[in-house]
Amino acid sequence: MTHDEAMARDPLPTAPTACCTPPAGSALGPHDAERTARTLKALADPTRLRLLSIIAAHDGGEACVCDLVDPVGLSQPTVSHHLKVLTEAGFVTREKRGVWAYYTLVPDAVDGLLTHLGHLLAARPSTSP
Amino acid sequence: MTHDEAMARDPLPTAPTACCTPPAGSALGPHDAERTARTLKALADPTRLRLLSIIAAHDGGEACVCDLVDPVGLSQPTVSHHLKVLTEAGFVTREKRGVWAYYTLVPDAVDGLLTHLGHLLAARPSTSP
DNA sequence: TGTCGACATTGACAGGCGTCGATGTCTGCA
DNA sequence: TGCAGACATCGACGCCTGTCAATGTCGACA
Repeated sequence: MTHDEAMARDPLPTAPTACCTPPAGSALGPHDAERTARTLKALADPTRLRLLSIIAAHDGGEACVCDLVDPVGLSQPTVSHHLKVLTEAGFVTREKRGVWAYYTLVPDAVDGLLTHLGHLLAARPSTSP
Repeated sequence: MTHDEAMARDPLPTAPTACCTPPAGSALGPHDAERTARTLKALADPTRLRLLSIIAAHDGGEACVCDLVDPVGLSQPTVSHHLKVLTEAGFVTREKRGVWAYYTLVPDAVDGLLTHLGHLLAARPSTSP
């Protein structure tokens, strides 16, 4: 028997600890959760955080690949792979100028994710009826 | 020859596109990146996002495990595993009352992470000397 | 046209992670 | 004391991901 069923049949005989308060609010759907998690996964890697930080520290929030390989201490293909992940997640944009590729931060992408998470995880205060 | 070396020996002969502007600001260290990424990884999973959302939707921002297993549609051990990850990351706290375990949201943990990311990825405006 | 260099792509490998069934632990109750 | 239920832990499996060496692509330049 589940706890909810037990509560329905035996509504708090002694009621020392009330369990399973009803949801009282709509939660995140599976589809939205998948999308948000995918965006967060792009950020949840130390190398990618460092890359974004290095790009953000440059004037104008842009940097070319040759600026990024040495500081993170990884091979050039690996850095290229991480930049692709960040680009597909919308955190940076790629612009090719001559032989060099410049990656630029997209501030709206970060802000949007942060405000989204803020709304999502704002705790509902206790209702006192 | 790297691009920086080329720029040093031949300072912009035609200069159509200047590459590799100096960092002009301190970036994220490897240790901080590892810590922040570990915290983000705890959030970067659709099931864990849904669990946090369900907990947040409950009155007082707390819920017991029996409230969480059915909505996410996964086995009880899996839900328990995710709750452990969230607890170790500091997003929720566990409190045992009787036979039931209540998980409560820690709003400061979410807020702290969001503001940290906001500062970290704030793009530096172009310096115009 | 040929060469060089910057960057992207591919293929392969090791390690991490999400999931489940089985089992253990602990509390409340008869 | 014995049982039942809620939750945690364990062991195993398959998939995903980060990393590298090798190779491909494309623009600049002589």
